[in-house]
Amino acid sequence: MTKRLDRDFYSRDVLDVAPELLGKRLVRIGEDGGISSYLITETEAYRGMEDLACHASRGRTPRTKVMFGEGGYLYMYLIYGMYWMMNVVTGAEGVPQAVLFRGLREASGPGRLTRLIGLDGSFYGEDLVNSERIWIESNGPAPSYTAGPRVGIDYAGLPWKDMPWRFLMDL
DNA sequence: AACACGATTTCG
DNA sequence: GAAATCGTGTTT
Repeated sequence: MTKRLDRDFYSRDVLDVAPELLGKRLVRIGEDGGISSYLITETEAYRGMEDLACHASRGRTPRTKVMFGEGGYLYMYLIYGMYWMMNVVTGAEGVPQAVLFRGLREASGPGRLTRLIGLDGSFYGEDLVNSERIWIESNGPAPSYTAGPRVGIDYAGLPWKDMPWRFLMDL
């Protein structure tokens, strides 16, 4: 049986949510109404204002404001002028956290992932709990996983660049 | 108004 | 190893 993840799932700490998203199914309803679903295989956690790798650590701006709201909403942003990154907000309202989706079984890499399933800035603020075009479903038993340092954030410095907040589903 | 840069990917 | 490419935040 499968069921859509609810507000309570996303409202917990990002360090609980990010690894638990592994093995779950990302469901996408296309422009033509067709259903596609993808197995989530890699995620990363960005945790609050103190985490210097988290965009919200520089404060609340038009771009980061969704992260300060309640969990379950998408935080989309463009990187290097060409790739949209997909994140889902987690934690309680007022606590800026988000999970970056880095890989699906069908596409490895955050930029390739959004290109595959057709996501862009128009999905900023989309609610995965109520959206008609994208959501996540629980699916079978939780897979084992491996944690390691996050990618591309060395600029954040210690201890943040070494925190093992990247989660990869084991094969 | 101008500038610097990034949670990446691709090609050589 | 380096280019591509532009929204966002910061500085002038």
